[in-house]
Amino acid sequence: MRQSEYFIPTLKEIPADAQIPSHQLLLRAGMVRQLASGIFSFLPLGFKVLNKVIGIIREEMNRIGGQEFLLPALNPIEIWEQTGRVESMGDVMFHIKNREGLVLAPTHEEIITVHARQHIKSYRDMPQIWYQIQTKFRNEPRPKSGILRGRQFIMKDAYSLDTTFEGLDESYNKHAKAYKAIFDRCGIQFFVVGASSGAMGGRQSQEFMVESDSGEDTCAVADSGYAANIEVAVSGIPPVGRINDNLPLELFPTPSAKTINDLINQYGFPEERCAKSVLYIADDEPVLLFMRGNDELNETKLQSILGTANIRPAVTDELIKYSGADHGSIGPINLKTKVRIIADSLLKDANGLISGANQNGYHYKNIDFTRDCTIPEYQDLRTVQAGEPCIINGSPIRVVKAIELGHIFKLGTKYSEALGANFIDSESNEHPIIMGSYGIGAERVLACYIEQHNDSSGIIWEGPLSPFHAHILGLNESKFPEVKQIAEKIYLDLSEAGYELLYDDRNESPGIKFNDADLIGIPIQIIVGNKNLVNGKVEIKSRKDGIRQLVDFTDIVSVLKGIYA
RNA sequence: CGGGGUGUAGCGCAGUCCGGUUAGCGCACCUGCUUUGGGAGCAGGGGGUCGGGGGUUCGAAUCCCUCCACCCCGACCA
Repeated sequence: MRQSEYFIPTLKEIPADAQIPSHQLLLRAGMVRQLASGIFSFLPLGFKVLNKVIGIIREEMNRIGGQEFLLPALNPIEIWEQTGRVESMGDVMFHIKNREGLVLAPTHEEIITVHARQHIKSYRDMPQIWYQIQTKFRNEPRPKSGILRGRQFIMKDAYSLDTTFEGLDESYNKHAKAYKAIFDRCGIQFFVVGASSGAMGGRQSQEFMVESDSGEDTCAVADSGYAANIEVAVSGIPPVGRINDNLPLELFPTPSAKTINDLINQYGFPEERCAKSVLYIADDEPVLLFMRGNDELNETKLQSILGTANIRPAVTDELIKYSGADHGSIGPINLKTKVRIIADSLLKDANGLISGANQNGYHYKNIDFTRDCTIPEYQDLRTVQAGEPCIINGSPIRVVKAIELGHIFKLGTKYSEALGANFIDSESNEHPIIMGSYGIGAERVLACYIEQHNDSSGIIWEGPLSPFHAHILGLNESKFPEVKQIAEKIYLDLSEAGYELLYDDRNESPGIKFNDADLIGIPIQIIVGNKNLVNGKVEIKSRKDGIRQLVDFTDIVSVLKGIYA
């Protein structure tokens, strides 16, 4: 590719709107341009690299027996109504305004299931792995971080169809293996975490994460290998348990204690013995939750316990209505109305607790959960904190921010049941198809690579994502015809040898060429300048470490072969 | 949706508080000459609905009202 004819609009200055390195570099290297919030155009160089990402994904999907589809982005809304996801997706799904009944697909479980229903009739027809690489539309409330969170993006989404849960496990494990291969080949450092299935439904899921301050997810990881999304993470922190002095229940005035910290500071109670009460409203029903001290409620965990995403903290009126008191004085004893109560597992059967008396300005102390009140249900409600021991070997948990690159789900039969995608087993019994769903965000792979491979000069490509094998820089070609002549010859020879080349034949100063080359970041720069050419030499510069070597220009093909051997 | 910020040439910005020549600077762009191994120099030149609309005023980039867009934090999010 001759750079004089190739559209790579590099930028010297950092665009003001770009905050994170990948966004800044994608713009500066002339790879993408933003069209609107969360909507990006890929320019030739950016599209070239994106296609390399897609190519690797495609190869690894084919390797596990995946069959590539291309499903429509325009979907009839009826199908989405049958699975209830028009409602659960809410504003995230784009609805077509001037054609009633069409939506833009944010994912494709429904459409895949419809096709499975049409043609997968027998256990003999399975297993199947069906995938596509296609544009998804999601009306994100707040797009951010360049191409990391857009309203339109390319996703590799795959779906497995199996007859048994053992088969699903196998399909799922194949995808996990393929995903590792994909990200390894791309040269991305990643880790895998156990994750919440969220609105997708299903029984097990894992996320492929890249640790990054730009990430929107939070994960708990430990040296033991423990890794989980904070939404589901657990720690090995011991339960509060029982103390020996089981004193009688005692009501006492706490006129100025509104928070757990007030109780600790004013009365000297140990934090872990203060049972924090939180009232939530889930699908219009009150749920009273008890947590240890200042533990943070994990709403995702609560959602899966309650089986609904529709939860919110109660407002003051509701607190008074259900408990008899407002903030700071709610507790398990003498509740005004009967409400569902769930306590965190750490408080199981504990005593010596302090909690609100459901009467403003009063708390109880010496509460014994087994003596003074009925706690019908203990669940893991808390959010894991950094420094807590992990459940594998007690090594301390670190809490890190991460970018979600991929997500694999064991869906089960949620979609096949809703849409009636059934098959007949060997004994003529009908069952819903057992499904899995597996996604990778293509742009995120690209962005994460750049997040992990850059320096102050620009992007550093290595390996299969690099847009070109080598960048030939012809310095001052108009002044030194022999420079042009040799650069052209190198371009020709290497092209014939099968290398992908970018040849900077522009009439620009050497400084501009050097800086653009470092910014674009092609791994090998072949610098053809009069200075070395008078001795028959050209310079080979490695972008990654800046190491330069002089080689005879006649040897250039074998030198490249050595580098790419 | 709540909070904060920004909007002036392709990019980065000053000017706005305190209204007053023809709206400015750097980079980029065009022409010419010179230059040529880490973003060249000189000379000349082109490019603006100052985000849109409305208002106040003799006069608005500047003050007021309103709408919009974009960025950040939060909420939300497979």
